[in-house]
Amino acid sequence: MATRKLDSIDARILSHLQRNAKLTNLELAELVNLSPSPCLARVKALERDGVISRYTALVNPASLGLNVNVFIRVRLEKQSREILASFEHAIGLREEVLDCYLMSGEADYLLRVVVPDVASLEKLTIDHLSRIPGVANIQSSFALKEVKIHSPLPVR
Amino acid sequence: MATRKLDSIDARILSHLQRNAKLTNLELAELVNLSPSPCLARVKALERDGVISRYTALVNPASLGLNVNVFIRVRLEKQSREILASFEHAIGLREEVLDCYLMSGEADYLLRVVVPDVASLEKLTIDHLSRIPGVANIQSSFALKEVKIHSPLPVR
DNA sequence: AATGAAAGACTTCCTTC
DNA sequence: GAAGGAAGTCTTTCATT
Repeated sequence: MATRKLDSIDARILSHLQRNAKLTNLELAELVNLSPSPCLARVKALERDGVISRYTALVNPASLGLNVNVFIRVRLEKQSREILASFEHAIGLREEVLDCYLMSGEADYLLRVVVPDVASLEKLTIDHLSRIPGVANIQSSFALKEVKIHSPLPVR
Repeated sequence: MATRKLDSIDARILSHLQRNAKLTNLELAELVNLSPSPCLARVKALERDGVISRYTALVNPASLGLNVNVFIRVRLEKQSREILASFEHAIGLREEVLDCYLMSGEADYLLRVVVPDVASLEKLTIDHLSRIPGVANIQSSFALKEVKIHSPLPVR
């Protein structure tokens, strides 16, 4: 990923679009003190260069009945390439797993999972996660409250 | 948060808009087999009812030089209302903290932090986090790899 | 690189079914 | 609720500076 040079106008564009991707190009141009066409050209360049990876609608999980937000730490028996690859593949298939990171330290994975209720979590853990080859240990922690969420990346 | 009744068309709308919020209303209408006006009316209703909370541009942290992604667990000495409130307020002021959850168990907080380098993480931990009143313990774990990230909520 | 103007496309509202 | 049509606005491109 080439680190593109971003000037202060690009930074302001990114800051605004993270907060509100529905800004029209006219509004955005005004916010960053540019006329519409150079503003659009910059946005397109940021998209083309992968600085902006995509645009998404943030959906409230509770409105879908997804009331349980859990972080799950998974430890593997060993970290062979095959075990890691098969674990990551299995995780890719599970829609409840919204985020998954390979972590330093005990070479764990950290998952963030959203499910309707605790029963669904149990089912996920017992029927699916624990059956993935090489999984040694699974620990769940519940998020009780979202203090801060989807905060925009600091763009300076 | 009133759990609005979502039919299968709403579900399809949400599914598409999570994947690509830049779909035009015309494209979206076609995808969900509706004509543009009822499609727009549904999207507006989903926004009004808070099912869609906002639209955001996802920005690649590496392109901003933000190469270190860390999860930080914070344990407090005690969980008095004042301590919790002041901690949450302090976290709200720190732009490097993208997400923060109050967790079950040892009544910890779990933070996700993005910074340019390890030095910045040390500075954040020592100069800021550890100085917040009531903070007893801070543990950092580095994300080595993003296996899955910003996956859309499963909408059924 | 930025500006300004023009063509085409999209959004949005209103009426009808 | 959904469809169709009309008006206004925005996007996008291009010639100009």
